[in-house]
Amino acid sequence: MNDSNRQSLPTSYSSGPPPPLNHTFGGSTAVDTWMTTAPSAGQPLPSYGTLQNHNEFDGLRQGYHSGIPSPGSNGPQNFIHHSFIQQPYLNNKYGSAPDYNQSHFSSNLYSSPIYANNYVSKVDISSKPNINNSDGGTDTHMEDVCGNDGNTAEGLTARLLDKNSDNSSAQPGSPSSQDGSCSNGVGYRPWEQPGAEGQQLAQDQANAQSLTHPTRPSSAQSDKQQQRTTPDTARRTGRSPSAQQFGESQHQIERISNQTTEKYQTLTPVPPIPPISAPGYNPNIYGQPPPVLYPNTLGASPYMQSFSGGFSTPDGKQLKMRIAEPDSSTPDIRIAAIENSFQVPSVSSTTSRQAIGGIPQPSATPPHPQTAQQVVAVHHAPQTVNEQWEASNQVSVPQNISQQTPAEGEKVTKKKRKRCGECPGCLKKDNCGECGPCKSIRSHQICKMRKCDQLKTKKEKSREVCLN
DNA sequence: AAAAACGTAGCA
DNA sequence: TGCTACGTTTTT
Ligand SMILES: [Zn+2]
Ligand SMILES: [Zn+2]
Repeated sequence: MNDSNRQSLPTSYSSGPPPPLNHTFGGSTAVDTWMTTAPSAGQPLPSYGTLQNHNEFDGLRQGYHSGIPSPGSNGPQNFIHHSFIQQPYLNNKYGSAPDYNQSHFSSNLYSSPIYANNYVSKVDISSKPNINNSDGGTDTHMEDVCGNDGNTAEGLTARLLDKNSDNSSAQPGSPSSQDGSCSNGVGYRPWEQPGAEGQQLAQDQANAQSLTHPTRPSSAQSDKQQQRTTPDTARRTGRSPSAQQFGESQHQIERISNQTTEKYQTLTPVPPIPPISAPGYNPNIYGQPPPVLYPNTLGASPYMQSFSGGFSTPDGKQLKMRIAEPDSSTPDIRIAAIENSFQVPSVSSTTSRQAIGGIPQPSATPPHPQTAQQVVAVHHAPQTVNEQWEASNQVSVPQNISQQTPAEGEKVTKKKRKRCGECPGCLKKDNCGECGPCKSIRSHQICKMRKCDQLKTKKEKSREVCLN
């Protein structure tokens, strides 16, 4: 499993930051990667953890599930963290889930409805009841927030966020956190933590250096090719996997002066320098001050940098987490920011919004599932969503093309099938958090557990079945 | 064969 | 414009 985790890391990482420290204390369950990562406080690098976390961000997703425990329990601390944590997974629900719903939120806040709710509910319980709700935000989210299982947010962003949060949770105190993340949760705030301060200082210094030092070990360079081609090797070279990592961590600490610092710097949120404005970055997430982007950051892997605003992928792409801007200072503000930060919910392609609990939006397409397999009873429409959808697709896409040689037609792109909305997978609201897609952002895939059964089959087959 | 990574369709 | 997640390709 470990391997898998490793892999999950973006290859890019390989060169750059070490893979997540899987070493894991216990075994890192899926979640763990990061969790584990965060070594206990004792660990040398809290920050390190952080860094990775950030890095991981790209690579890993966590959270979902959420486990976040009770809202009430949370202290103030929670607010931030939870939000993170939860968010990601919160989405799971399609109903409200990004896929299905979306609506207002997106436009309003970055925060996804879900997230927002969560946040709100948790964070601010007192102050804001549910912003979203009023709007129509999905209620469901609220539920999710921490407490339930349900919470998962789907969004990558969410996931990403979660991870962070999780990491935090991972800390010393509570390793177990996958689910529990919530509980302890509180987000991982390296900076806040005791060690953090020192780190920051270090960072500052480091930053300075980093600026000077342009390079990092060869991490950044990795292109897609490299990444893929050199998964382990690169990583190893860059850093060793779990075991090594563990050791490394210590070593790193020792090293710290140079590289380590660099790393931290990148990771750490606190920026000495005024950052480049990251468009979206939100400080809130960490609850920290602003992560500003450092212009350079030494070797900061692309990811790292982007981190503040978005995550840049190795390729250079950016994943953006949207974080709102932040002010960073006041709590209230933070909160708000937080909310914003998670945006989320975009609609998923598939979606059937209807559903699930969601919020029925008028405009939304009706769900009708009808999959051959399950057969749910209710069919409103004559066709299933998919069918309709397909129909439309087909129309748009000439079959010919698809069949024809691709040479030119490469575009052929097929259209995406939509989720049935009724199968077990579609009905699940939570992300398992353990599967590859949950862990890896790069997967661009929905949690396996949530994957629509129909979509699991190849189109051709599925069609045949349907036709038959 | 399964998983990971990638490109991008589809949607607000 | 950004997000989710499908479909494909590549890697393991
Ligand atoms: Zn999963
Ligand atoms: Zn389904």
